[in-house]
Amino acid sequence: MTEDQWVPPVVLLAVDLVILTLRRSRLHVLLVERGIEPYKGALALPGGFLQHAEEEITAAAHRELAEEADLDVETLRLEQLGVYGDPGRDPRGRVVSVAYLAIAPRLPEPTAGTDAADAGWQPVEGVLADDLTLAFDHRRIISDGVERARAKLEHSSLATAFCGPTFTITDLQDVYEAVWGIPLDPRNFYRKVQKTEGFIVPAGTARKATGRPARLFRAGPRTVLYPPMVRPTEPPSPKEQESE
Amino acid sequence: MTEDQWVPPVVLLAVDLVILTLRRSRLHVLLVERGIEPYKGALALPGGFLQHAEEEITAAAHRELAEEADLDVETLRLEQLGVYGDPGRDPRGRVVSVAYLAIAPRLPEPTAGTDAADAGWQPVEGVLADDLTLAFDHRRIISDGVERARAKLEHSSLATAFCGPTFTITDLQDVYEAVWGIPLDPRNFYRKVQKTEGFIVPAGTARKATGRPARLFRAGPRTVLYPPMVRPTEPPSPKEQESE
DNA sequence: GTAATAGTGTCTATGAGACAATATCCG
DNA sequence: CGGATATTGTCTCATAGACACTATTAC
Repeated sequence: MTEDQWVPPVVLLAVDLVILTLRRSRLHVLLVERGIEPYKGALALPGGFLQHAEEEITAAAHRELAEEADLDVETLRLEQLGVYGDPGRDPRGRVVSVAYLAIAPRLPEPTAGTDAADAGWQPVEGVLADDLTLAFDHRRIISDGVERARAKLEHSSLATAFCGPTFTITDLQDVYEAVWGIPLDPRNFYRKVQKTEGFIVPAGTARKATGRPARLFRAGPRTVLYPPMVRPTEPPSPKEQESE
Repeated sequence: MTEDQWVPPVVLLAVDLVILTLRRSRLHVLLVERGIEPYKGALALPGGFLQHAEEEITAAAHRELAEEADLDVETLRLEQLGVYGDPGRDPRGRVVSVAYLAIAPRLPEPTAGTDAADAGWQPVEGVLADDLTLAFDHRRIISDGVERARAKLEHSSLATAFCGPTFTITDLQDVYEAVWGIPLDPRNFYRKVQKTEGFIVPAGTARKATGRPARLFRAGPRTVLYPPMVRPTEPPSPKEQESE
């Protein structure tokens, strides 16, 4: 209560983006190589400082999204993940970062598998498992982002954001299987998604080189899923879990 | 990319606490009256600026919790709600606030209903509905906090945090009914919570002035609930909902 | 036809939701 | 015993999960 003369400390505010997509049925995250110290040369999430004192945090996130990812920014949903502001996470000083989660649609696969814009997409599994050096606390942020995406698939229509404007039910199932990391029964999956009113709506028919053509769908008006898509194999063992 | 000479702007970092509890089967939030400008005299969430440049954000939240609420801080869980940093939310300058959610156990009801420490507990329903002046964007923060609590009741054992160290099943049902704002069937509720392994464990028997004594329980080791406590009456109408 | 993928039908076990009766305390 | 609260039991309907077959295209 003796704060008459006291002045609060100031911090630098940054945004970081966890942009997830699906490639070859694997979950990938967009990473960039840092050009400046600290962590020069290491992989990092796209992001940066607030540009000026009046910039909205969400606006900064959208700006970074447009700058760093050459994607149709309009179609991307952006969701706040949380704040990461431990002192010492950035050697330059007290930097507090607001992390956002974005989902990018499935990109048309380049034939060879490697072009310029391609370099940034890294498989999540490898990024999290390897002793690969990531800048700052970005490994944890990615981990939190993936977990958030997993949870959101259950209760929201987020999965459709992984797909393009139209998609088949098999495409959608691919998303769930990739993000959750488990196989699903196609027959039960068909039943489930079709019964969930407003989740997906028909949008013509797809043609493929082989096999029976699949029906195409678009994302429906419903964004909150009820009943939810339940993720199986939740561990039945009473386990401890702390929240912060 | 021309950021060689450029320096990023700085912001003031604050924490705000949404502390919820149950009083007379109603959800209440802890509010304080602001003693200084801006919004002097208005109700506001407890909170304040980071104390020094090295203080962890979580530590600041815990510190404010201990300062503003005379509760057993050890037993309270704290969870990050999100960041609120719109320019203009604080006339003093660019203030970015990290909001936390805490759940306080049911307090022993003072006989008269009004004592000194009592002044801060305000019924959530009234706070959100009335044209009562709240400082800053705190109405939205409270709203987000309540919604988070509602959601967490389904998948976590958060409800036990509203109760004391021991509680009856009816007590627990009271929590769900108050937070969700809907009545639940006692028989189905009994079945459900007892079947969820590790949610609650027996802890003796309660004595009351009247009626059959109830069995007492403590919170079990399980913090993530599977299967979840499903909240009924989810609107079956395909409604639009935007996430940010 | 054959290959390949898309889509549908059925059975069962489990759990949610609606509903009524019994148990255990105090006085 | 009466009042008051706690607790248990049953029935039904919906659905998750397991499983096998039919449908439609290209060649």
